[in-house]
Amino acid sequence: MRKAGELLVGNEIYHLRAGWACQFRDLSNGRRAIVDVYLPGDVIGLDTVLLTRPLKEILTLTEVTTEAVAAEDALMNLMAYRPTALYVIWLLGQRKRRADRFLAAISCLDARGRLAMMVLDFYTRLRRRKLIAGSTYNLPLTQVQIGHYLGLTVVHINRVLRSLREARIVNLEKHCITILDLEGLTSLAQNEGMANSSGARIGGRSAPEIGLPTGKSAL
Amino acid sequence: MRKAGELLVGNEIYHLRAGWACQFRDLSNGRRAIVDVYLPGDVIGLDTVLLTRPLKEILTLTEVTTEAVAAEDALMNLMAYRPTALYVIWLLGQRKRRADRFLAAISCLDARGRLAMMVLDFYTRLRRRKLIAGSTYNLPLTQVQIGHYLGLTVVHINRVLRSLREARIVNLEKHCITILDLEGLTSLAQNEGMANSSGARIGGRSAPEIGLPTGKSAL
DNA sequence: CGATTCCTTGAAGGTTGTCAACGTTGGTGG
DNA sequence: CCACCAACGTTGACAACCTTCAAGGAATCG
Repeated sequence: MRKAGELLVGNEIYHLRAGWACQFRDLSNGRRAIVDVYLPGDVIGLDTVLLTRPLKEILTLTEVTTEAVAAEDALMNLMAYRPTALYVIWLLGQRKRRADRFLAAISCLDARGRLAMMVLDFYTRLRRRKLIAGSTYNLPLTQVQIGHYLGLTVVHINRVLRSLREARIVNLEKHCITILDLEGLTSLAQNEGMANSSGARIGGRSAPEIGLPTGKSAL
Repeated sequence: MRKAGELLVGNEIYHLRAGWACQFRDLSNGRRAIVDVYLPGDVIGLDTVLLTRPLKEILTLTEVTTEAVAAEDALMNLMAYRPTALYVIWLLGQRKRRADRFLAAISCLDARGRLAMMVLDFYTRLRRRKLIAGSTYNLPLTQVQIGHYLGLTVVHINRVLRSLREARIVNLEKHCITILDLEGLTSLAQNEGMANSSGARIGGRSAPEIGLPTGKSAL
C-alpha cells in the first residue's frame, strides 16, 4: 500500500493489485520518457528479474496496493515449476509485443493518433479485466505524464485534448475520460493488430504456481 | 541461407548466424515501423515462441544464414532444462529493456539524436561481439529503412546525414558508416544507461542447452 | 541498356516545441 | 476560515523541426 507519486524499489516482482503505476527512463538531457503504464492486475519487474540491479524507475500514479514476490523465491519457484517458467516467458513475450506495438504507434502516428491509441489501449485493457463497464474510466495520468508517455509536450497534449473534445470524440476532465465516438477514436488510432496477443500455444490453465497473478488478472 | 529482402516465416526460433534482419509492423494507414534490427548472433522469434501464430513480419536486410530451431523442440527443451528456461527469460528481459531504451530515445530525441543513437547502438553491439575492430562498419539499411526505424521520412534522414557529415561526426556512403567523432556522437545520443544490460543474477554459464546461441553470440 | 530502386536537393507548408502568462485546484498552516 | 503556495491546466504568439511534393541524378540489377 503506497501513496501516489512514490518510487517502487526493491529486488522483487510486484503484482499490482489496485492502482496505476508506470515505468520511466530519464535521459541525460533532462527529458523523461514513460515507457510503460501498469494497470491493476499487471505484473511489475519481470524484465529485471534476473538482474542483480534492483528494480527502480517505477513510479506510482495513484494510491497503490501491491503484493511483492521476493525475486529469490520467484526464481526458486521458476526452477521448480515448469509451467510457471513457461508462463513467465509468455508474459515477457506479450510485454515485448505490446512494446513493439506501442513503438510503432509512436513512430507512425501524429499527436491525435497517439492520444487516441493511448485512450483505446487503457480502455480495452480495463474492459478485458472487467474493471469498467461503460465508456468512461478514470485516467490518473497528469497531462505532463501523458506527454512523457507519448513523446509530446504538455502544451501540445492540452491542445490536442481540446481538439478531440471539440470534435466530440473524447472528453477528459478531472482525470475522468469519456469516449464519445469509439469508431472515430479507433480510426484515429489506426488500430490494427490490437488483438494479436491471444493464441497461447500452451493449453489449459495459464495460472502460475508462485505468487504471480492468477486467473484473469494478467490477461 | 536467404537472400536480402526476403520474409522469414515459420513457427520457429531462428539463430541469426550471419547477416542482418529486422522486425516490422505495418499500420493500416500504410506506414511501416521497423521495431527491431537483428545483428549476427541475435535470436529471432523469442517473443512469439508461445503463440500458435507463426512468425512473420521478419525481413532480411542482407543475405542471411539462419539456424532454425523448431519451436516445438525448443519448448520441449525448455520444459526439460531449467537453465535454458532461465536463459530465455533473461534474453526476453534484455530484449524488453532494449526496447524501452529505444522507445525513450525515439520519444525524447530529435532526428540527429536518434540517428546518433542508432549508429552507436549498432557500433557497440557489433564491437561487443568482435565483429568489427575499427570505427567503420557496414550498415545495410537503406535510408528508407532507417526512416522506418527512427520514425522519420527518407528526405529528412538524408538531410540529417548530410549535416552530420558536414559536422565531421559520421560519414555514410555505400552502406559503409564511419564514426569520425565518437565523443560528439555520444553527446548527441544522450547515451545514458547504455551499459545496463549486464549484471546477470544467475551465476556461471549462461550457455543454453538447446539450439540457442552459444558463448558470446547473444551478449 | 532499360528499368527500378535508391539517393539527393529545393521550396512550401504543417505539426509540434518553446516561451510566457494566467487561471484553477487542492493542500497546509497561520 | 482564510491566505498562501505549489502543482496542474489553459491559452496565445512565434520559432524550429519535420513532412510533403516535386524533380532529377546515381546506383544497381536483370
